Amino acid sequence: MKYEAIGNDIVLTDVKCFDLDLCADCGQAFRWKKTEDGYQKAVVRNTVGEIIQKDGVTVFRNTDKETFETIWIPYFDLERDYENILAGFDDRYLNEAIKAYPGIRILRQEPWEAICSFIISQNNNIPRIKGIIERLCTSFGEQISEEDFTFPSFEKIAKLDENDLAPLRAGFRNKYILDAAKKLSRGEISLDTVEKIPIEQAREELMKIKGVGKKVAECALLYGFGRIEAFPVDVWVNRIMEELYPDGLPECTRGVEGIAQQYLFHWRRNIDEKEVKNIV
DNA sequence: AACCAGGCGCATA
DNA sequence: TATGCGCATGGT
Repeated sequence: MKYEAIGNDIVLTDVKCFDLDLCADCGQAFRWKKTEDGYQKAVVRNTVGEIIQKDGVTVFRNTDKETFETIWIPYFDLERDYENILAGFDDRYLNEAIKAYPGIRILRQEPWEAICSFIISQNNNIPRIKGIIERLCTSFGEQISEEDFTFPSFEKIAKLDENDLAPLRAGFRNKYILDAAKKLSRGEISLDTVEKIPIEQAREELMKIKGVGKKVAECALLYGFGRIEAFPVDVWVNRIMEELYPDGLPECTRGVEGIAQQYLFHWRRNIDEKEVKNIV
């Protein structure tokens, strides 16, 4: 990885295995939007990201080295050697998925945002998840520019009630969002603790929240806490497991199951049923 | 017009 | 431990 400041931009080169559009839109983060001039735009933490990628060069608009290093390197997991990890996947289906959608990386989002987003994701579809989260942010986030809002803090959400959340149209998930915000706000669950403890205990901690079961906990750990060994099984991954891995994941994914999962998930979501039959 | 969506809580056995 | 049902909402 090389990067340099040019004017108000940071220009990133020489990163292997990094497809911005795929990262932004493969179902792990829900706030990225493509602007008319081709930039991917989202608020991450308190920072507006406007990023464009062409011919292996990635330009982060209107930022500086410090922001790049503190926000964007961790967010896009840029220090991790994905090329090496993927090369270790000695498996036919994984190789198909990687060939079809190269350049997916696991985004390290804010823990609370990941927990809340994947509570919203349950029994829901991605376009609707995005809509609910957008309304959540514009309603209760901090406005940091004309059109940009942060993801609202759990402290802020903890002060609300179900009526306040009704306009989000999140349905039965509203009470789960409130329970999560309140438990975090009261300190019944500590994000710092969850970050440090072994993954089995971290799962249990997160599942104290109503509306957080195995799958949501796993997503929070993978996308919010950088636990790349977490392995969320949703309906799509479940199909994959039944169709392709009846005896479980191949050994080569050990320790990086979450990365394998993301490739398989996106691949399976984007192939039609006939194609599946051909592969099996 | 049923069926489904990056599931979970709860009741029942 | 395992299964089955209801749940809010909106898209296909």
